Amino acid sequence: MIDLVQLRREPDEVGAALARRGVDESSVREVVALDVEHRRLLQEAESLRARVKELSRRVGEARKNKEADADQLQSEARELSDLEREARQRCDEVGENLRARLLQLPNVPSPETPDGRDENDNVEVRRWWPGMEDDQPPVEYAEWQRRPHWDVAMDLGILDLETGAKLAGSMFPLFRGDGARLLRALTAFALDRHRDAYEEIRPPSVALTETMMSTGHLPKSADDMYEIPRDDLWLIPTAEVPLTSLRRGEILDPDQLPLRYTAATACFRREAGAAGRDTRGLLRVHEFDKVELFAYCHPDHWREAFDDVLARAEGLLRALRLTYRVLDLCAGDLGTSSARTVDLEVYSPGVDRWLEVSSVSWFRDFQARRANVRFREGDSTRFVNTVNGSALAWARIWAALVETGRRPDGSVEIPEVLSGYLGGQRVIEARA
RNA sequence: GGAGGGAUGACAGAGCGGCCGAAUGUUCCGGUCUUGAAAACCGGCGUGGGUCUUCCCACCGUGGGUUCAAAUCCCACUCCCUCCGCCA
Repeated sequence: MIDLVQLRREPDEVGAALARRGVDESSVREVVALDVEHRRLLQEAESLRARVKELSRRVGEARKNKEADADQLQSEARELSDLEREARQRCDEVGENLRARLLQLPNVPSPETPDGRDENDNVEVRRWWPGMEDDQPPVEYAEWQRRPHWDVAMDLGILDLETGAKLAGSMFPLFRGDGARLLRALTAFALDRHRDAYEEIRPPSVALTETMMSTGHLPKSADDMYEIPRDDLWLIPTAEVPLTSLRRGEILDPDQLPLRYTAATACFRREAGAAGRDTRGLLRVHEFDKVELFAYCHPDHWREAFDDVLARAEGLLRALRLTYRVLDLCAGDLGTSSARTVDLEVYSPGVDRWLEVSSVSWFRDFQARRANVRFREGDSTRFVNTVNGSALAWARIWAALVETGRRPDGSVEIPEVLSGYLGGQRVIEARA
């Protein structure tokens, strides 16, 4: 949720910033107008309320002293109370409308966020490949690495999409044997690398509507999520959801900031608008495992938190020896809650595509305001900032590893950093 | 799932429907005293909103209701505790 006070103070600036990401200026003006109206009604209702309270006190006194005009006073109070009730209802109505519209407004983009309408305007800021640190040219992938992961996986018996579809429908992958073990190794590997600074959390895989609101996933993206209406629950689309609500409603000690958490969870996405697009193999699935990094930080120190998450995500990709590029998302492609987002895309030679495997975002106080997470400053309080990023999303990493590691004989070489998590194993061979 | 008990400020813990935003204690922060500390004493100490005011309003788990007036009465829900049942 954006800051209503700021919007009130500089409506033109906020409107212009939101216009960069495609928000119609009229919807901003509407919120401003509702705010004015709401405050007018609030004053009206509150002054009536004050009079009711005052009169009620007098009724009490009159009754106690057995004054003759007590009945008279009480019926006056009753009339006033009715008026107050009506005034409050009018005020609440406008207030609810205001809140609903405010909730619909996306975050104000950072000035650093490049201009642009959609994903085609995202800016590539750098690229990395194994050997780059030794001044080697970009990797030339061999012909045997040009086999899509679903074929490689079928050869080796490590991915079973048909059975996944039988159990849960299409786009719910099922990994088996060394494929499943590889996934487990990736999660353990990442969590261990973050252990020095991030507390590991294993949150519930479902969240209440209120929890989904905090991150901004609701009310806007309801169609993209799995819902369990009977229990007012949603399957989490990312660990960002529970992590952002971890300290919901709390006032934090500023000396503790940044508070950093990491969590490995399954992530569920309906991918409603994406039917038929990029759906082969693991390119786009309804459920995947991901390790998330998250920080509550002081508004003046968000960049350190942001850079740390980004460095860690990149560090994992480098350790896994995968080619990747870094994209600065343009204003038009930003997620609702984000002020600035950097995506990491891994190059997967078998499908010859760049696959998004991480998204690192700074949310300013947009989520903290919704989740009501503050810290003490002087004798007042301020909202913290939130930062998060994937490190990393494993389904697509799995695909890239299987394609990149493929050898002429069809077996797949596993990066050295994972071997410790696979009992020293370095190669996935076809099962006998 | 069944039966009972509970939810009040950082914590503990009071609160006949009418000066209750809330006693009291502890913690914490100032001050006095002290060479210093402790103790003692004095003072302060929730959050948010409003034309941000020695003013007003809201908030005593959440949402409704009764009333001139609700922390206090009524209803529903949530969470916690105890017991029973079931269970990885």
